[in-house]
Amino acid sequence: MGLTKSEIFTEQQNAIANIAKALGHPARIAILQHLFKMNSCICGDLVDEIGLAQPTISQHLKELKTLGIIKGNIEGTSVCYCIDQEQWQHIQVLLTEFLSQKHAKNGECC
Amino acid sequence: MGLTKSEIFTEQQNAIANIAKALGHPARIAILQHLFKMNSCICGDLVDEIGLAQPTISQHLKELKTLGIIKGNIEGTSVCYCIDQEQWQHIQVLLTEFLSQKHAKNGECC
DNA sequence: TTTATTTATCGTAATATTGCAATAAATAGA
DNA sequence: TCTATTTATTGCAATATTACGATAAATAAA
Repeated sequence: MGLTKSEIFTEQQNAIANIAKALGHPARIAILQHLFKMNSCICGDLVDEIGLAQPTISQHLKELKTLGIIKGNIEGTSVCYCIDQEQWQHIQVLLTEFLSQKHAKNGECC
Repeated sequence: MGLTKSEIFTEQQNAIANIAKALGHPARIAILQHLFKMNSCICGDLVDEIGLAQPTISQHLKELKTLGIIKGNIEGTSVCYCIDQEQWQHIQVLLTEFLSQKHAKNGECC
């Protein structure tokens, strides 16, 4: 198949999984890190920085944009990308909450 | 293609992406949540709890096990799964660090 | 208007993922 | 030993992802 059965999971589970999925490629990690480092940059910068072809970077940018993690502003012929702070905080809360969950019961693992 | 060019990224970028990828499916989120809730459980419990076929659950368990996030102990005919605390902490640190990164410079986005 | 620059989109090939039926493997219990 | 129980593996079909060349679209500059 290749089709995730999203309907049998909670919204929270799907939300966490979707965010994680978006972070599940090193190019997208590199893009986000570069955006944090530079505050903002254009697509061409990322092509030079990362070393993937321009259409490939564009595709990764689109994915991050669809998830709302980044936003792009048209500036002449180029597009200036940056982190969407509000959405990033939301993601941070959701994932950190998941990562910091504790065992409900005590006792050793089997 | 469909083949990620891991060699052009740093180990850290690949590590973060691999962990995120493993968390990038709601079934695996649900499995981890159930393990935190119950401390440990067998594969059959997860099949009942989640509602995917046994081979599918087994496959997701394998993925989590490969990443080291969970471990399984054979107990008779069944296998008892639980979170690998040490690895979980490692993951928590790596992802939390990434998520809490700040902009290097000040100033508004473009 | 013509040309250069920059990004997005389309099309395509290769590979990966998801899901499950069928079946194997391994052990417990009768 | 035979049977039941439980999990892993195999094989397969459907879909998704990754990557890039070619090209379109949009604007700036000459």
